[in-house]
Amino acid sequence: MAAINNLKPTESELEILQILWEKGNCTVRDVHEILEKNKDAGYTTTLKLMQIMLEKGLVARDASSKTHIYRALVNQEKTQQHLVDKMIDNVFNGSAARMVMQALGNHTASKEEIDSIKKYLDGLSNQ
Amino acid sequence: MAAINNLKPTESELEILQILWEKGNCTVRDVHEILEKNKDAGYTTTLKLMQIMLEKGLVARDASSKTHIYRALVNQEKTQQHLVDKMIDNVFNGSAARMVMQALGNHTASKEEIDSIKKYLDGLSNQ
DNA sequence: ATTTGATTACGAAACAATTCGTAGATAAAG
DNA sequence: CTTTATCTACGAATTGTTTCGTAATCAAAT
Repeated sequence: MAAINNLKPTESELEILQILWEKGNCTVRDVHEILEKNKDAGYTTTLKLMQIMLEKGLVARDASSKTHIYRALVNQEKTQQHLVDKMIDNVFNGSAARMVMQALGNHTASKEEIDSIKKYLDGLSNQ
Repeated sequence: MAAINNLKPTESELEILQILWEKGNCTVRDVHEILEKNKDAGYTTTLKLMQIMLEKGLVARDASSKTHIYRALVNQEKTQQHLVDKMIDNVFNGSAARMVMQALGNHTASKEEIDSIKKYLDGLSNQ
């Protein structure tokens, strides 16, 4: 499976990756119980998704005991970067600034967040 | 077609919407010639996509002459906002700040862009 | 009038993503 | 040992997206 594809997980795959990125090692049941909070799907659906992700190389698993243990194989930051770049291109005509302003405009960001972004930008422009 | 769905166009639909947002009124051929620069697909593919977008209510058209003239029906900013919010949620665990930093980190933004964002942030925090 | 070229309409194939039912394996409990 | 619960494997149905071929329509050019 080509490495480039691994940076573009589907929506369902992303939900699972988020969990794996945060938790580290998980069984299918671990993942499924977290997923269930926000959506309803059967256990075997989650299982199947994770099996497909294994085929795609998005995750790896330890199958030495009966209950397999999964972990993310793709890098969180790289994946995020790729998706954000794609959105800038695809939705904002290549303008990162426009996306940022759109993101920060609508009460999505708290004062604290905005302050930390300012600090971050100061660091950037001093380079 | 429910209004909520109109905010989540597919990737191909977004490519077309971008063109319509920028150009205003377009024929299928107008759109197709611009699309062709970046991807190759047949003319009838573009036509079909735009017909489907019509059904979904993403675009409207003037069919009074033989060559129909299309325009976007969905609002650019609302659509962008929806997609960006979704990405913040889906990819960055709800943190707008994390997404912004990721977006601005990797040479995606020029100095000018960063400056204009700073000004924008100053405006925000003075409210 | 006829031909030529561009257009729309439409069906269907190809592909991908999601969902779930069922069967078989394994381990734990009785 | 048998039952019960949990797990994996797998096939298949469903749904959505993208692609394109073909036919019908229309207008302009010859």
